Amino acid sequence: MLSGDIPPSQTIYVKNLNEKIKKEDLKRSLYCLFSQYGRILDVVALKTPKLRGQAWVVFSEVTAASNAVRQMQNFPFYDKPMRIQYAKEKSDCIAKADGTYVVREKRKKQEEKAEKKRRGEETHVANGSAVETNGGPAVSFRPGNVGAQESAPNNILFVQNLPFETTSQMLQLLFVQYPGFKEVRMIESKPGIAFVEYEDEVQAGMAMQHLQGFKITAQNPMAISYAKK
DNA sequence: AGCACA
Repeated sequence: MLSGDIPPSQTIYVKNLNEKIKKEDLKRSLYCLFSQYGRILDVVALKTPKLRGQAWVVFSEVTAASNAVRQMQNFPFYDKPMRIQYAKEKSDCIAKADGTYVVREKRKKQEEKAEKKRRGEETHVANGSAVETNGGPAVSFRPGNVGAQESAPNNILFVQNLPFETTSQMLQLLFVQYPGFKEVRMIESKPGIAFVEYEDEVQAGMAMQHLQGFKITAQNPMAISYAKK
């Protein structure tokens, strides 16, 4: 038997998270950060004594989770390097989707084993049809959407349709991943928008392409354009 | 360090 090695799964287990971050902020930031690897079905974080500093991010594809595990390993997140593994157990939202979900009370440990060999008479309800997730792709392209004039390509991006709770730190986590990143600027009196500066317009364009339509929350696909100069 | 689904 080998120990410490967990088989690939759609869910990643992230630890060494900064425990000072509020749960909702943490979940949003994780969602932001990991959405680049694929569709995220759920983010679970609890702040109980035993579970704080940890989170689970559920992807729709194992390959997305694998990329996340490799590429974001030790990524400095709120000043602490993330430690990422595959989750040991299947996430509820997956189990619900594939029909193997069992209600919480039955979940001890070995009761599962006993249950396996039971008679094949399972009265599982088929009500909640399928995964009701964030509705639609985490990144959706909407060419020619929000009513704004197109500005000529330049090194500053104008980001709209952000949730009001968005912080510049959250945006930085996203935008810093593309080369040439310089800074995020937000204006306190104007929630929902931000400016993101790159060294040049090519780099700004790359970031825009990758993050166009990115959803910090399901209702907030980012609308990115070049800033007016 | 710590593997849950409030």
